[in-house]
Amino acid sequence: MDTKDRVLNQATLAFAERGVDGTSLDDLAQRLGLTKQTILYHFGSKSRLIESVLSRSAQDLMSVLVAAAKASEPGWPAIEAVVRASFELAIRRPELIGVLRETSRLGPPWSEGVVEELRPTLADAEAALRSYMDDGLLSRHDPRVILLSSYAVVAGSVTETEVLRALDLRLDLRAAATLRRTLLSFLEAALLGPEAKVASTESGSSRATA
Amino acid sequence: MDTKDRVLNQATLAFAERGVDGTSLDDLAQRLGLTKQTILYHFGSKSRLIESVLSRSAQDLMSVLVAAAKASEPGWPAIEAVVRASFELAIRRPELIGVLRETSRLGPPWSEGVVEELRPTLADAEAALRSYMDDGLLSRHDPRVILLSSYAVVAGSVTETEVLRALDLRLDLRAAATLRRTLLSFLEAALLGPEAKVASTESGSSRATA
DNA sequence: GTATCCACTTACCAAATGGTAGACAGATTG
DNA sequence: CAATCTGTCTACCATTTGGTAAGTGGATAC
Repeated sequence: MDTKDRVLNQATLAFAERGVDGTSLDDLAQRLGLTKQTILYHFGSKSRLIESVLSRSAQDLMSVLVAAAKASEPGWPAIEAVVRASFELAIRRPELIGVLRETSRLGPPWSEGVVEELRPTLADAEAALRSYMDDGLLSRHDPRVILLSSYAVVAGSVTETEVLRALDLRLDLRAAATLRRTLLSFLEAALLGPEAKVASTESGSSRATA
Repeated sequence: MDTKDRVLNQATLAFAERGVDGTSLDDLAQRLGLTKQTILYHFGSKSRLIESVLSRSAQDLMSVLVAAAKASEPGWPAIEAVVRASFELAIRRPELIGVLRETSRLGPPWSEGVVEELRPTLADAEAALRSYMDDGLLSRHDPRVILLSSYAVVAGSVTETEVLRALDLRLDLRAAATLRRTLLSFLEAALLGPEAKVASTESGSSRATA
């Protein structure tokens, strides 16, 4: 009952840290005080364990961001909330981002499920950004590129540890706050430029830009 | 003579694509039409092959960016040139960025050399940004955070393939151009804000954003 | 009481892994 | 020609890997 979850959690941490190929079932089992066969009993095979980890991680990741977005006003406040939640997550559960990075490296057969998990949420986010732009709350950019860039900054802060070290930085709370402030100031400068200045808090369909 | 380089190149591609742990010497050898023992003859062990790949990749990466920076006027033009060179590299030799990401995952014993390879160049870049800010060419931000964020966007464009797919994007020349334009517009908006407007100086091509 | 199921174990196994030892062909050198 | 050096190969080897088979002890069902 409990064991399956423990395996899942430990596997998530290990996959994020050392990668799927760098994590053997024996390693994992030893870390949990079990034998490899217990893991295979619960998951059937390493493949299915991997699938479970990827799927659950993607769900967790998306649910946090969706919650943050839904809890705030449309437009800039929502963006701010999502960015804030992202950095909080990057500090609190960096393995979720690590696993997503690992998914990229594994590529297609493995990433299928994760991609399908991310797609609707990202589509919603894209649509939301686009509507903010239509309403003149934000100035116009390709929303997908905004999303990708923002995610890249958050993910990079967690996963590009050697660049961080080469810069004599490490991702503690203070650095995260600086990064968050910088990312927000980038987004603010680019998205709340002169075009979007007249944005009222109205979320109707009024176009304020010329 | 030639073989050693061929191994190095192929290993760089393979390590970037499938990771160090996901690449066996037998795989690598087969791909090159050799036997594993030939690889071991040239590099002694897999560890030393990895070290060679990491070290050479870091050198290549840095040399391209340094060249771009040195070939342009200080201030904003240099930033623009480096960003342009980065995206060009991301398209032309994505494996260099992939390997750097892999270095992060491998962590300390392996990353030591790479970090020491990156550090001086990044320190120069940091100093340069800081001096531009001192001279009023750019508005003030933590230069290290600017560097990290910019690198993250470029690297993310290459390595976060599943997020790209979930967004129905792929990194072709057109997407790279859009990304580059967006990153530059972010940087421009944040760095060439009101504070830095007076930067006309000797560089001749400084732009005013209005 | 016995039959069944559940969570987990010990005992194996075939394949793949990084690595060693030694041979062989071709060029270079004396 | 003999000797050596270089680059490659074949033949092994010990360890690790994911996975199978066959239990074992305890709870639950009837």
